[in-house]
Amino acid sequence: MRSINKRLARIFSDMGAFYTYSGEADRFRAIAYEKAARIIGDLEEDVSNFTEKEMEAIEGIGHGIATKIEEYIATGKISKYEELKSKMPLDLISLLSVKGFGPKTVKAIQGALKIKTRAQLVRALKDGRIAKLKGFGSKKVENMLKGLELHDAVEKRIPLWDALQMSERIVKDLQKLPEVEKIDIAGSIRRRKETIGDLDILLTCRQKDRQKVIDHFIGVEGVKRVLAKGDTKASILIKETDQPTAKKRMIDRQVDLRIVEPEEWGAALVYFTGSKQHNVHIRRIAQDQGLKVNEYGVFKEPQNKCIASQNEEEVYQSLGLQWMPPEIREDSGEVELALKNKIPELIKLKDIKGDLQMHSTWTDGTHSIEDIANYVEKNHKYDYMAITDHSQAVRVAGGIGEKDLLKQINEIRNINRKLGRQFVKTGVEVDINVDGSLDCSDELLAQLDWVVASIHTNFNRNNTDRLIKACENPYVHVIGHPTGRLLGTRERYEVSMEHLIKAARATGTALEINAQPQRMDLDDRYARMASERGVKLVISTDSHSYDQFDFMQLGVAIARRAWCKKKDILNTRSWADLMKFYRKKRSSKPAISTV
DNA sequence: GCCGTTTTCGGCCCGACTGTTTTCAGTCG
Repeated sequence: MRSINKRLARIFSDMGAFYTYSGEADRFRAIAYEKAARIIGDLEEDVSNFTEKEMEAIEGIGHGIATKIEEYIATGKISKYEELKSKMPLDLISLLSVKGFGPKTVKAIQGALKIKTRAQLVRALKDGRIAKLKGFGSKKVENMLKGLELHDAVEKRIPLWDALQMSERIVKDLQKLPEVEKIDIAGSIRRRKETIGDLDILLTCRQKDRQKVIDHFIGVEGVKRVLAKGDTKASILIKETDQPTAKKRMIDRQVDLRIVEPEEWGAALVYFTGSKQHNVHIRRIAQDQGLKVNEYGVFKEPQNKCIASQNEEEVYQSLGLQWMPPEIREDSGEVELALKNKIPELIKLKDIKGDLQMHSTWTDGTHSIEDIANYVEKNHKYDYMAITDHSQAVRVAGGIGEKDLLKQINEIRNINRKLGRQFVKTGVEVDINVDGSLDCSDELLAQLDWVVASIHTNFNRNNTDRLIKACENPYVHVIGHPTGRLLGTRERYEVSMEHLIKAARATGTALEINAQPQRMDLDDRYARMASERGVKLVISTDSHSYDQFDFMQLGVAIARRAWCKKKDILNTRSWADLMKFYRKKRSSKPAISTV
C-alpha cells in the first residue's frame, strides 16, 4: 500500500508550513520540505521498500529527509515534526492557505495581539484591532475577511471537464471582441490535470485595447467579485451554475486573465501553462547557460537581449530543449528527456479506432443500440464500438441476465447487417462477485466479442484478490474502472495496484482508462505505472448518452499525462490486431497467481 | 532542507498587483 507515502507527504507538507511560518531564515528549508512532500506523494512505490541510500538518490531527497523517513518507518513518528507541532499555533498555520494570509501577516498579528486561534483572529479583524496595527489598514482587513468567507467555496477543486466547459465559455465570450487577437486556455487545464483549482486564460491584443478587454472580462456573465485588476492582468471570481459533473453544486471559481504582446505569446504560454515545478526547472537550466526566462521571453545576460519568445518551440529550443506536450510538463522526467531530444510521441485523439464501453436502453443507457450505432458512425470516425451493458448483479443499473444478453447478440447482428459491416461488437460489463467469480457463465462470455469486468458492489474490502481472479478468467478482455473512485464523491476502494498490474501483465488482460469525468480511472499516475510495466490499456467513455462520447478526449488526456504512446493503448489498433492480442490470452491458460 | 563539470559554502525563479507606504513589503501564481 502507498498510504505510508501519503502520510509522510502530509507530515512533510505540514513541516513546510511550519517553516514557512517561522520566517525568512527557514524559507528554503520550507521549500525543501514542500518539494519532498510532493516527491513522496507522487512516488509510485512504497517508501518502505527503499533503503536510505536509495532514497537519497532521489533528486530532492537528501540525508536529512531520508533519515526522517527511516525514523518514521521504524517508530511511526518523526521527533522533529512532533517538536515543531508542539510549538506552533496550528490553528493559525492552517490560515496560510487562505488568500490574503501570508506568513508575515499571520505572524505580525499573532505577535502584536497574542492571538492563538482562528476564532480570536476573526474577532480581532472584526472589532478593528488589526486594522490599527502598523502595516495594516481597513482595506487589508476587508480583504482578509473576504478571503476567509470565500475560502471554503473556492478551495475545492473541480473536475477537469467542468473547468473545460467553464473556461471555453469565457474564451468564447472574449473572442467576441474584435480587439482580441490570440487567446488560449493555459494553466492546469492546458496540462489536463484531473481536477482544477483556478482557470487561467491568456490573450494578446494591442496595447491601446488592453483596458477595454479587461473591462469586458470583469463583466462576463456570472462574475461575483473582481479580485484584482491591473494593466495586463485581472482576476475575477465567477459563479458557475451549470456544472454537470458537480451535480449543480454551485462552486465559485477564480479566473485569471493575463494579456501579453503578440511577440511574447510563446514565452507567456510556457510560463502560464506551468507547472510551477516545470518552470522552475527550465529556469534553472536557463541560469546555467547565462540566460533568464520570464513570461516575456528568454533573455541573454548581461545585455538582456531577447533571444526567443514568439512560440513555444522557439522558447524551448533556445534553452537546448525539445518542445514538450503540456500534459507532461510536471517536472517528472520530461525536462531531462527534452535535453536529450527524446520526448516520446504521445497518443492522440485521432489514433483512437473505437470505443469499448457503453450502455444502451437495455440497461441504464439513454439510447437504443441502433441509435447509438448510427450516432457513433456519423460523429466519430471509429472502426468499431462495443455495447457493454451491465450484467444482472448491478440491479441499480437494471443489469440484464444471460437470456437477454443472447437476445441482444441477435439484435446486434441485425444492426450490423443493416450497416453492412461488423461495426457493433457484442459485449458486457460483467460484475465481479465478492469471491472474484463473474456474474455470467464462461459459456456466455465465450460468445461475446468484448468483455469488461468491473466491481460495482462490496467496495469495503481489499479487492486485490477479486480483481486478480477476474484477470485470470480467459474471457475477460479488460478490467473496467480499476480503482472504483468517484472524484469528490467516493474514495477508491482498497486494491494493491502493484499486484493488479503484475496479474494484468501475466494474464494478458488490459486495464481501462475510464474517461467519465468523475472517474478518470485509472488516473494518470497508475496509467503510467501500468504502461511502464508493460500492461496494455484501453480508453473507454463508458457512455450512457450521445454527448458522453466526447469524453474520449479526457481519456486520451490521461493517457498523455501518463506518457502513453499509441502502441500502449489497445483501441488504437484495428479490430483484427486487437483480437490477436487476446488470442494469446485465451490459448495460454494463464497460471493462477497468488497475492 | 538540497545541491555541486569552478563550489562541502552559499546559493536556491521571477514579475504583477495591492495596500500601505512616501519608496516598498507582502502575497500570489
